[in-house]
Amino acid sequence: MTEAPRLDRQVCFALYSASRAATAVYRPVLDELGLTYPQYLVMLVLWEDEPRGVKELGGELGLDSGTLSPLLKRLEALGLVERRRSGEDERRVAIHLTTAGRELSVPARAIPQRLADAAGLSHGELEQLRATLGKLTAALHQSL
Amino acid sequence: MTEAPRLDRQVCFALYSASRAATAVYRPVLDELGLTYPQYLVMLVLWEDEPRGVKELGGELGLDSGTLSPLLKRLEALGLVERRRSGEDERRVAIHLTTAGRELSVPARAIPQRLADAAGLSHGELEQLRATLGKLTAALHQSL
DNA sequence: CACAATTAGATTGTGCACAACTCAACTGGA
DNA sequence: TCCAGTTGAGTTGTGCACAATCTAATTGTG
Repeated sequence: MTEAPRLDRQVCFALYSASRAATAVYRPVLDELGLTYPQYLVMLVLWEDEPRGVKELGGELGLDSGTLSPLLKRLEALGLVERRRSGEDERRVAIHLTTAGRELSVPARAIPQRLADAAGLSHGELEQLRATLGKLTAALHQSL
Repeated sequence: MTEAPRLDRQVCFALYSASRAATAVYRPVLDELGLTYPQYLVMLVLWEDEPRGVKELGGELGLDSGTLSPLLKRLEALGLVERRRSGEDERRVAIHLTTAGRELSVPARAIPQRLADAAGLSHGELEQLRATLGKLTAALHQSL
């Protein structure tokens, strides 16, 4: 007879725990920038290229407008982004960085190293982990 | 000059994405049991050993009473657990499985295989991943 | 014993996730 | 051209996470 599944054997729980632990490490660092972790992710996308539509941001992050709309309003209230209705397509809202939003990328550059320092894994192990997680995420999305 | 960090280089984003993808795969399966993913985790702990106090559950899962108290109320409303004030220590609330809660472990046994099937990784790769994630989580908690 | 400190759990408030829905703007045939 | 269908964004409702605070029960120490 099969046993009830055990928590400590579950890859999914390992993922869930590691993800929460990582955001917990980032939290005090991001607090200094006044950002939450998902807000930081949105800013990362915008620092790469802007303006971006809500849909486009959602594509990069795997989030829908139900999550992004209120989040972007909060970023706008912080003075980091501006939301402008597109002229060509009145449905689209283009998210632009403000000067303050652009400048925030400077202190943000030090952040990734903080996780690396706290991780207790070698650079190679981190690369390996990132690759495996990428494969896993792609396969999981495939199966949906 | 340092570049702004790129989203696709971030281990933390890989973790965040993989974790959400994993719960997305579980969601339709758990829907059949009437459970959310965190509720399933709590049931996993209780199937191993019960009754357990709220603090004890929180220790296993890394969650506090602010998360668990309402979650356990919902499990109680579903008829899967009972919350009983301990006689010896009136502060403690012991979480007991009901018969229905115990019986739910039977259909739940098939669940972990679903993730394994969807993962597109070999058994060995999954084991390796789980081990690395365990190391990572421990190190991250250490650094707090 | 008295009482300050600690502990278990619950509550409140904020911010994600995500499903389900609404609405306005656009698109593509018949 | 008309209008059914699609699309982009926003809203509503539920359920986590997590910080901060609260209360009541227990414990340790003088």
